[in-house]
Amino acid sequence: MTTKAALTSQYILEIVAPIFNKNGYAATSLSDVTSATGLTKGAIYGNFKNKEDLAIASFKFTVKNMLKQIADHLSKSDSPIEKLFLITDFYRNYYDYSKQLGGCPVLNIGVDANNQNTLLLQKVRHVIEKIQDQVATIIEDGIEIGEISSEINAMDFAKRLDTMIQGAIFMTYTMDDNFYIQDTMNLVDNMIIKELKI
Amino acid sequence: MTTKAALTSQYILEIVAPIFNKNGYAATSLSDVTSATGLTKGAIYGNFKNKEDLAIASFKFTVKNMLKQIADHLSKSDSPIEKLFLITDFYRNYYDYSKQLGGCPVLNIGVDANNQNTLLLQKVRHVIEKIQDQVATIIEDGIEIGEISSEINAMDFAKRLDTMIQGAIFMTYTMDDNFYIQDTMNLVDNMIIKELKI
DNA sequence: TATTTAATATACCAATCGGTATATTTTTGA
DNA sequence: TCAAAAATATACCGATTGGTATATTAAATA
Repeated sequence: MTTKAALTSQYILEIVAPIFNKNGYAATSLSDVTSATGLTKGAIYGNFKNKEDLAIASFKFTVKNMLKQIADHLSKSDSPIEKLFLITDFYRNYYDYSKQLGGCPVLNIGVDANNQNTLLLQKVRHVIEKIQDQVATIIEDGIEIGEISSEINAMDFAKRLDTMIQGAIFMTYTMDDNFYIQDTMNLVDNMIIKELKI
Repeated sequence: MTTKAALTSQYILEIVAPIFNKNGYAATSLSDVTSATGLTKGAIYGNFKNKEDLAIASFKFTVKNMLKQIADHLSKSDSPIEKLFLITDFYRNYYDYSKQLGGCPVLNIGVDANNQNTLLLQKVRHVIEKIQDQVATIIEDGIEIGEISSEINAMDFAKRLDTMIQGAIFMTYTMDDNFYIQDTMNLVDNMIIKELKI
């Protein structure tokens, strides 16, 4: 199944995904794509239906990378409460890490696609829901084994965590200042200790 | 000084500012501008140097509107601690209010301009710094008159507040769900009560 | 190795891009 | 009211846009 085209598609995404992530859909032209890859339109359109198809594949490619990175990091502990601390731990290095992706795909494409591209926006929403579900599940697991207070609404806390992280990412990128992520992760850790930990 | 051109400039900004805010710089074309205003390129370029100049003026126009709205709201009380609650109160209605602006200018242009337009990014950063300075000043005033605990670092708290608000705005817009702003403003109110109020 | 098939390159399309020079209209002030 | 000035409309520019049809090359298969 490793045909030439499959390898080319993979190569194109590796090169192009960060560009779409950084520039957004409208600000990325096909000439950007061809000059960055060194390929011609024939190769691009042989592997992707059109620009939108390439942009969606690029978003999926970047998100897949990011979610794998998170999953790998969370596998370092089996304890739900420790997994929550591993989330904040992951985001403490997120600024450096995400730069190679062209920024945070959820933030960038979320803002870019709003009122612009319905399909892309749907993908972003799906990723956000998926992440929140995973966090909520960790919290529920923690409640089940008695590590986390049963007082807490798991999904509400997951959304709160996600909101704060996205705010911190936006501020850190816009101001080019890591303070926001570091300070916010400290704040989240405190919330976990005070509101969740038994 | 109310020349014809000044009125036209004002009219153009009223129409165009929400479009730039919603679509971003690259995704807004001059034909978008002319068709929305009903004017021709002659009128546009007679009043603005180029597309970038128009985009920057549009951002300033939107931010001016927003900052005036906040200032008006904060004038409802002279008490620093009450002013802080008025901030969260303002953002509880922000989703509906900001829709007429084409969304949150700080979030939209902040993400859009990053790695794209240095001048616009500078303007966004300046607005963020200005807002944070204002909040920090309110907190410092509160400390001075003994309404707010002197334990707190005013600027750190201001940045924290700003980060949470921007995260909430991003989530509410991307998910089209007001929960995020409402829940975050409740959380901020609790933080004000627990950490600031004497 | 020869032939078929898959993949990529080339050349081209109409439409649109931001921007400008000039013509025309509208406003202003004497 | 009429000329000067300001403001707007028109017509055009080269460059670039996303996309496609076809030619060429590379890879797979027999």
